[in-house]
Amino acid sequence: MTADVQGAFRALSDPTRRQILMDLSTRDMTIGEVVDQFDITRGAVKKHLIILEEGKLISVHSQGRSRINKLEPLGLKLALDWINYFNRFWDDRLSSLKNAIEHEQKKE
Amino acid sequence: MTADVQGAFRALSDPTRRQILMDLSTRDMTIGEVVDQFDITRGAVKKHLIILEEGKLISVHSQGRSRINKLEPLGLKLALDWINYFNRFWDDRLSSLKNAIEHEQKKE
DNA sequence: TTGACATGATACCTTTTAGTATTATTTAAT
DNA sequence: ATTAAATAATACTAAAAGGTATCATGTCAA
Repeated sequence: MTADVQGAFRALSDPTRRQILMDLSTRDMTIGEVVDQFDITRGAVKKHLIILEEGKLISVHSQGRSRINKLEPLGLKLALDWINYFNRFWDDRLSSLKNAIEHEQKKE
Repeated sequence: MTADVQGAFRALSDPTRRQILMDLSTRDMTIGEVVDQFDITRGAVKKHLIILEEGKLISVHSQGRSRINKLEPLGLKLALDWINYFNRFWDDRLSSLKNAIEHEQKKE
């Protein structure tokens, strides 16, 4: 359970991969459609998608001759759980992470 | 604002750095004290601390001849904000990230 | 002011990573 | 059956990352 957190954080550490997740948040996409969003080769995108899949951030489903990449919540949940661990320490202090987040959300 | 998110995720991608954050959550520590928790050299630890500082995950304060490393919430907040962006897309679906987190918290 | 303690900085090595280029495989359509 | 479309897989390169070893700097105490 806590072992996979490395895969999630590793996948999240690259800006191209984070952008791919953003793109997939609007709609599911084939590899070709993801490639169109970037100036890198299909091979590079494919590697990113593999790392995202290993991090449980996306799932891939074959559909005819194309493969559909779809956002998955599990990887983000693992990362979120890890970060939220720190709330228990900050709840006692002035600079609470939870408070900071709530304050930020009010600004939207 | 959203530019620093890379520094935060980059810092979080290494397991040694995540463990350093865990250690610092219990108490502030000098570099020497952090080094004692690992089997790597002082130089390697120092590099990790620099990356953590660049990611706004810790702050460092001189105190005599030692330097105190202290957990900072800003970097984690940036990462958390980035992840929470996806809630707006999952709120409409069956597998809500927020619901998954709440369910996980009940299990504790 | 000399020595010990704590840290900073730099050069170097090895592995991993992000990327390209190229070749192979699978599938839809004519 | 053949061809084109979509993707998979492999070999290769350059840069970044994690680590060590070594030397330099600053500070407290005798």
